[in-house]
Amino acid sequence: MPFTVATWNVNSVRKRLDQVARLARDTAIDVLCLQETKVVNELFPVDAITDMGFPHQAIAGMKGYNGVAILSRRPLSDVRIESWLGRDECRHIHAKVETGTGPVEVHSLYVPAGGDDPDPDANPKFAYKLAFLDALAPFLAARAAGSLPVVLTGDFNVAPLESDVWSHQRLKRTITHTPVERDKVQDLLAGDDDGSEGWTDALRRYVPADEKVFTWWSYRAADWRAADKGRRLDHIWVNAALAPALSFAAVHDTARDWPEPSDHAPVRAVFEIP
DNA sequence: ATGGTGGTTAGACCA
Repeated sequence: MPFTVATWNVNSVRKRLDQVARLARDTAIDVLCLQETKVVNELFPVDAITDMGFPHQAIAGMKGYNGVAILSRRPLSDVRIESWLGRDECRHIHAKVETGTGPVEVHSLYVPAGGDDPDPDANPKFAYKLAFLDALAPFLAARAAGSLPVVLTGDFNVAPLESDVWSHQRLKRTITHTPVERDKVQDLLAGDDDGSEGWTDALRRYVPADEKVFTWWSYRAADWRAADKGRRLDHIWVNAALAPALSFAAVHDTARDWPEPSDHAPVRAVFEIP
């Protein structure tokens, strides 16, 4: 049986309930990781999402901003919420999912956006984003090298490759595509610098590195598809223990055309667990 | 250099 994991920054789960249901109907998804749920746990739409086929839900929400969740058709165990740099901002939750032949650890991560000014000395939000990525590094390096299969998903708010943005030249001084954050994310992807194995960038296994592919298009563009000024901010990374099982990955960009869309499209990865 | 849109929530703040 294939095992399918998707990630989606929904920009308010309550505003996007119909779209989440539509995604669940249109595609086979076992585990759906959400970011920017923007709701406290007490008001999370547990029943509506149960009715969509995801009775198992791990949630970490706060009022107004941020918020992550893992929705699953199968039981979740060992749910943990991670707080980085001492801030309880509901940006990282992970849990184990039983696949039938063993557990897979699934992560839903929401990296700080970083504001507008790409000078970390002048812009504390960007300094925070860079420190957040640094804080993640040892945690992710341990997961990358571990024997437990891990799939790391989320809105990383970084487009690491030149082909991850509509114009590398125009965006290289724009936060999400500055050299310093691209380098940090590519270092995380590569794993520890002791020669151990890193992560597999699932989508880039199926889309060549010189081909543009995006997961986010600003609300501010009148005709998002015609302009196609997008960026690849949402990622699915797979550790070495799980990488052999990866069989497919794609951006579900039709979701960006649905009524009242999120500005992000879902990314989906399929595994053939032996 | 500026402004364009959307969500939360009641004036900004965040993206």
